[in-house]
Amino acid sequence: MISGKFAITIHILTLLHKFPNDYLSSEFIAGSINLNPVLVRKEIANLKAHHIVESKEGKNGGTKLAVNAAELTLKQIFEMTFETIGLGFAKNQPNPDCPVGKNINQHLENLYSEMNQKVSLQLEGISLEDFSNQF
Amino acid sequence: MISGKFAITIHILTLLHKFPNDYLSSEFIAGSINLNPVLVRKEIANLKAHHIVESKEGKNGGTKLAVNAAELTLKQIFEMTFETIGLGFAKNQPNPDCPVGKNINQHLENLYSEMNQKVSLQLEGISLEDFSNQF
DNA sequence: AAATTTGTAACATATTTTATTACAGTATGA
DNA sequence: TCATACTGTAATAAAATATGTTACAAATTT
Repeated sequence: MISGKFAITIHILTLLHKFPNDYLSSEFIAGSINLNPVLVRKEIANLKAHHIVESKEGKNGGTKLAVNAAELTLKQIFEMTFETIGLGFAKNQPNPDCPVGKNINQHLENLYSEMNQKVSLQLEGISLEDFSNQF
Repeated sequence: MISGKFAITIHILTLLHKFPNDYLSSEFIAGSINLNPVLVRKEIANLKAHHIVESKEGKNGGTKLAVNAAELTLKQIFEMTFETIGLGFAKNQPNPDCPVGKNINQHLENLYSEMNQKVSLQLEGISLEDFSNQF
């Protein structure tokens, strides 16, 4: 659910990092992303579950970063958004009576797993602070 | 169109490599992938446009590999299936009046571009023959 | 000529993603 | 204490994308 999850999440976190002293409302954040506030709150719910942010309900409520941006890596964000690098699988179960069909998904998984390792290594080297400081 | 494009294409090519002397019908290939033959023909059309395979119409027609499997890399297949590694973008144009919204897509593109380089390097080192010989 | 296959278009269905509406619960502050 | 402005979440709707089906002309073989 939500395919631009990573992009949206990093956008949210960048905003929170830019306003470290404020509780930002989902409406404000949604205005920057140009996205429905409910979807912003859903992504924030995910961040909260990972203790990356904290929110305050009620008037003047909102959300605030709860971790050190220098210590939060893009890899962690990547993993929190349930993303996996890969080039996809065919939708249907391939034919188990065909030697190729029987094994293709396993071989693709192996390939994609290597890709993930490479990408993870890269993302591990970039912190939210690094990313945010580009702006 | 077709999201398992890469997986389907490499499945097709692996089959063609396994039967180098036959023209395989879209129906036969579809039976291994468990996919509609029309969709197989669509992917084959893409491969034909890149001169990777040749087909023969009419009775006993079908498709056959037209290149050396040792010289066709997964990177080429990746590119032919129009895939790009990345973690996606938010669907809507972000707010251009917000310093973060204004620039986030550019920064994401830069990040994804690096990811592509890393992944391409990996895929460049694997030929269709390598992949197929695992089976 | 009959049979079989590609190529392609048009349309239908399914799945996934995004958007909207609604409203209960919570904190703020006038 | 009451109006206001938020979060949290569910339910539903709409839009976008992916996959599947049907149909049939054109090509080739036997």
